[in-house]
Amino acid sequence: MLDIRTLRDNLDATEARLHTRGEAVTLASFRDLDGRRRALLGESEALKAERNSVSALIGKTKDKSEVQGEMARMKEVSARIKELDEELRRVEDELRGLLLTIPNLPDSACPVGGSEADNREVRRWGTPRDFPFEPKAHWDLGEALGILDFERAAKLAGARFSVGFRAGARLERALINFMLDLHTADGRYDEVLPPFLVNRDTMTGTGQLPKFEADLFHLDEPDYFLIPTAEVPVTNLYRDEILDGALLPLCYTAYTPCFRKEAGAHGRDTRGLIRQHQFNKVELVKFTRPEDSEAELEKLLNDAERVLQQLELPYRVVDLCTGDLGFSAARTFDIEVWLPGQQAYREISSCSNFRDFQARRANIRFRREAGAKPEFVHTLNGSGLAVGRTLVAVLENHQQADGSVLIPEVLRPYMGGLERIAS
RNA sequence: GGAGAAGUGGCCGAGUGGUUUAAGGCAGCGGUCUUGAAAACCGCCGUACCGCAAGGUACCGUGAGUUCGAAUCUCACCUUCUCCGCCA
Repeated sequence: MLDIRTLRDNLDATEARLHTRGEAVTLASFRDLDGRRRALLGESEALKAERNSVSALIGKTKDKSEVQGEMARMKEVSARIKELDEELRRVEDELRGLLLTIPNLPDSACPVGGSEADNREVRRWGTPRDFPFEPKAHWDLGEALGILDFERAAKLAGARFSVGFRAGARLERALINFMLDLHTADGRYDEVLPPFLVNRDTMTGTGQLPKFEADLFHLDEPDYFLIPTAEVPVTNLYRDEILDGALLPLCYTAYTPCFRKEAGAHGRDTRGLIRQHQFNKVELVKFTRPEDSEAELEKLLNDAERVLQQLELPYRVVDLCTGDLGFSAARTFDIEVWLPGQQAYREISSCSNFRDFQARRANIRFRREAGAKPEFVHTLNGSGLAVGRTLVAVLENHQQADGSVLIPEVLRPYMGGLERIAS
């Protein structure tokens, strides 16, 4: 959510900036709603002030027959207040509804552009292997090794699900544990295990609702949503709280499964593990002081990169342009891993600074020192990493001519010492 | 799922219709005193919104209702605790 005062004072500039996201954002009704709200509020509060003072007077008067006139008049005033407050409620609901659908302001450092093509490549790490044979896609490797089964997953649930068997199941678990251990080493991140189902307020706090309900799996009774990322429960951990500024930055890492309908993704990545309705992810989440969030984003990005480096997987880092930015993000760096099966770099992590956008929605504040006014924190998060896609990258990058897969050194302790997956 | 109890400020806790602008205490901040500290004493000590300001309004789990007036009365819901049932 954007700051209502900033919006009021810089409406045109804000609208122009939001247009660089490529979607039509109209703030025309804002000025009208904001004006009506303040007019109604002023009238209602003046009447309440009168009612309060007259009621106090009635209270002090022993003989109520002396104040029959006032009591009758206050009955009218109360009725009027009720009307005004009902109208005010309608206007405020509409105003809040509008504010909740306005995306975050892109950071001034973002490349301006309308699509993926305008993203700026920041750096590359590692060199894609030169295969002396035709590298296979992970679905072929996985099925041949008997460690991935998409057909039986379709029987159990449907398209965009998978079953891991033996070394496939264990590799997924190994990756999760390896990532969590890496991030929690030296106490850099604290591990959290949050609920995988959350309520509507939580989904609204991070920005998934109200606009993107169609992308979420939902339970009717009770009214719960399956989380699409650990960002949702972990960021909302401190919703409606005022944090001690001395504790910032707070850094968390969380493993969760993630559930996404992938609405609008028909026909894209239909084979394999790349785009699933359910996948595992280890997430990094930070709560920082406003002045620290830019530097903390760099560190978070480096922490995510370190996972790929240790797994010996080539990747590149991309600075997302204004048109490719997610709804809540002000700045995002994607990490794209090289997939020999596709001969392409594919997203494996997305690291974002949301500045105070989520903090304002979720009302997450901090106090610099005792007695200081509460300020909104900045929130950040990034995948560290998407586990399913990491498994894909390990299989495809470390495959051998005979169809076996060499397990990266750092994962072997997590695989019971196994060095190679072979059929 | 059934029965019962309870939700008040950072924390504890008083308050069953009108000087409650929420008593009192603890914690915190500032000061007096002191070489310094402690103790004692004095003062300050919630959040948000509206307003140029003075000031005003709202908030006692949430939402409705009764009343001139609600922390207080009524109804519904939520959460927590205790017991029973079920269960990994």
